[in-house]
Amino acid sequence: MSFQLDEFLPYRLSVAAAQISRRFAARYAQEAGLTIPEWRVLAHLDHSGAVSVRDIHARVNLDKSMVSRAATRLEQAGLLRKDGHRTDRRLIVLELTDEGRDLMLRLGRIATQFQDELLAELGKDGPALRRALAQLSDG
Amino acid sequence: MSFQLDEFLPYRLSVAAAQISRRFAARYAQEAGLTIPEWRVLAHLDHSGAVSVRDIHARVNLDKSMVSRAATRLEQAGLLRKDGHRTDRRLIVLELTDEGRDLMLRLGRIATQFQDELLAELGKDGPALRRALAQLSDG
DNA sequence: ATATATTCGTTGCAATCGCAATGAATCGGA
DNA sequence: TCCGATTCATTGCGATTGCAACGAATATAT
Repeated sequence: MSFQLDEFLPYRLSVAAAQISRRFAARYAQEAGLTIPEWRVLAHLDHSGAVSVRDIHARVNLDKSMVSRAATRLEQAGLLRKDGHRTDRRLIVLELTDEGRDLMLRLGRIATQFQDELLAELGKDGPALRRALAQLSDG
Repeated sequence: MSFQLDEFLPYRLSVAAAQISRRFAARYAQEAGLTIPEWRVLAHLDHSGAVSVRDIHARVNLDKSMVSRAATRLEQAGLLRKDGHRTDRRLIVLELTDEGRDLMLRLGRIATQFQDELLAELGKDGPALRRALAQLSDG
């Protein structure tokens, strides 16, 4: 009996994640042409307030080089500000501008709406999916 | 109330998929240093027998350029053979060599073992996860 | 106090990816 | 039958990625 890739959990997970990312990117492309790293940095900043590159790197599953580059692009787009830390001059503090917060308000609505649709599609399996993903991410 | 990335399904899905892929890659790295596309091509061939690049491309969620390049590398490693199709000379038929089948036997055991461990971690949420991933992939 | 180690953000670089273009082969319609 | 459209695999190329190296700043140990 040969191995069946279609039934293999890591494969199914990877395909589903790519598919959903594509669907979601299509949604917010209308509001803003963000890459996935840019979206993550923006979204995290909206929730966390002013934090360093390292902070985002640790929390958002992005290499620090990606955070750095995404932040540079977002800064050029006027969506966030970079400031030096008061006491530790190694740190760079990132914070959304008004424009950035504004954009996240719109994107947050789109994201929530999208998630609601997904959960509706999933029906009763939604909560189990949530638990399973949490379990797998820590594992 | 600001948007919470941690609770956002597409994000959780993406993080979980990356994490699981890493864990699994660490397992089979001991047996063979394969990339993910190489692993997918090999695994699919093991199950499907001799098929064309296009076939794999359609079934395995890989761009055909990646299938082509992965196949070239696997051929150089002696794990598969490329042959012309009997009647349609546009097609290239890929087929595992004995060595390739041998490797997949070992990798298949590792993969099954890994999946069993994951399902044990997931407990009763396993079946729901399976259904949810199927739903999301088609969506 | 001073040298060594560590942390932080950025940058360089090679590898990878996705998309489009290419060229060969086949198909389909007039 | 013959020519344009389509299908197939490969290749080129720009963009993205992950890793390692770097320079600056801070922490730590003696």
